[in-house]
Amino acid sequence: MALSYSDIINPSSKHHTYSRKQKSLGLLCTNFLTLYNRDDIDVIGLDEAASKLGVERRRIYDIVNVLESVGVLARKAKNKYSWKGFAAVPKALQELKEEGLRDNVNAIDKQSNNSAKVVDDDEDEDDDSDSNPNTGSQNENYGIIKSTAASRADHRREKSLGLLTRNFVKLFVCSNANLISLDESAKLLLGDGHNSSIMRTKVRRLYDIANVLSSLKLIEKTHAADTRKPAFRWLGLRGKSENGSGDLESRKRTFGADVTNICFKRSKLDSSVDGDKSQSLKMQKQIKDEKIVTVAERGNADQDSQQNSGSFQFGPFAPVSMAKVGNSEEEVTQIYDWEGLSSTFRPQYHNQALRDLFFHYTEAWKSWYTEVAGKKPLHIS
DNA sequence: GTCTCCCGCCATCAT
DNA sequence: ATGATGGCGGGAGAC
Repeated sequence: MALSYSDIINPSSKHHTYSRKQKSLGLLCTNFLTLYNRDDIDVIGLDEAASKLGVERRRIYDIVNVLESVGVLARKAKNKYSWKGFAAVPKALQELKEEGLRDNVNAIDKQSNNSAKVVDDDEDEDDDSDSNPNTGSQNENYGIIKSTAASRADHRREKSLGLLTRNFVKLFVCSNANLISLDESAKLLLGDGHNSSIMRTKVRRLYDIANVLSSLKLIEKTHAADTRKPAFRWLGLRGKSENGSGDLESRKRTFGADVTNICFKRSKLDSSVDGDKSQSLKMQKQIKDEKIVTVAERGNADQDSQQNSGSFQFGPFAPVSMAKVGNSEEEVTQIYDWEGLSSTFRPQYHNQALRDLFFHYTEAWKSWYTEVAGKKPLHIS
């Protein structure tokens, strides 16, 4: 049910009715990136972005928080973000990885020094009288940020989309997990002692995050091979176009691929955007015309940090200043590097459940690797 | 039906 | 006080 290009060019022909695809966060993010992924961009004003993209501010906050978490943007002042671009992503991912692994080690140390009170900082967050009792068990010790909840501000921050994004990304970069189901990521990020309402809310947030990260080609949305459960596959710096055509998700609701955000509201009249439609259509055409070229570097921490190497690409929005490089052979070569990395960076879970889960992920990865790369699985465990 | 996730209310923070 | 930020969950479109 993907819209054709002619639909985009002439949206009025078919879209008199509301279509939520046209309003998706992923698409909005795509447009945002199209608008700002340029060398001459330095500072981005949120109001300006909102009006140019024809959306309300609130949506810009959603995007900006996720983009900031992966280094594409940095908050500069009220209403202002500086554009760091995709070149900053490898460093941001590397930092997340280091942070995650460091926290992992700290958690283990802490536990070994405190044998009588195992991971009792799980309760830290619960001592706020109005806190949510279900967030307390989250994060365990595999490197996900866990603040001390010293203040209400911290408490609020703990729930932020930005932090959730960082933690979500850490799930991938701190392990070699390549495919994580929605269920599992929700449980990992929120803890298992949840009630369904809290879980539902957080899953909504995961969708939000996933849509933006998909737009960045850092992940792709897919399904677990066995269960068909929704799942996220980490593309990371690899994020190459599969089959070279970029249509890997065409059969499903896609993220940031085909239409403009600027159109119909679900339940209220859209008052602001007529003047922006042509601009948005131009952006769409530009998106279509871009080549999607990315290079595999997944799992290679050293290469991750080499942001100036010029050897990576991000989805359809390669930094203007960067040469496009990449071929499948290079990808295969780099994929082999996983093996060494798996031993170097494998998280040391002291929690049996997490160990089991990690084992599950590595198995899933092996399975995927075997299928996609046509190779024998690496002996990761 | 369930799955997705847009939307905007409104609490909280910053100025 | 006012504007900026963003958590949150209702509810509707997509499947």
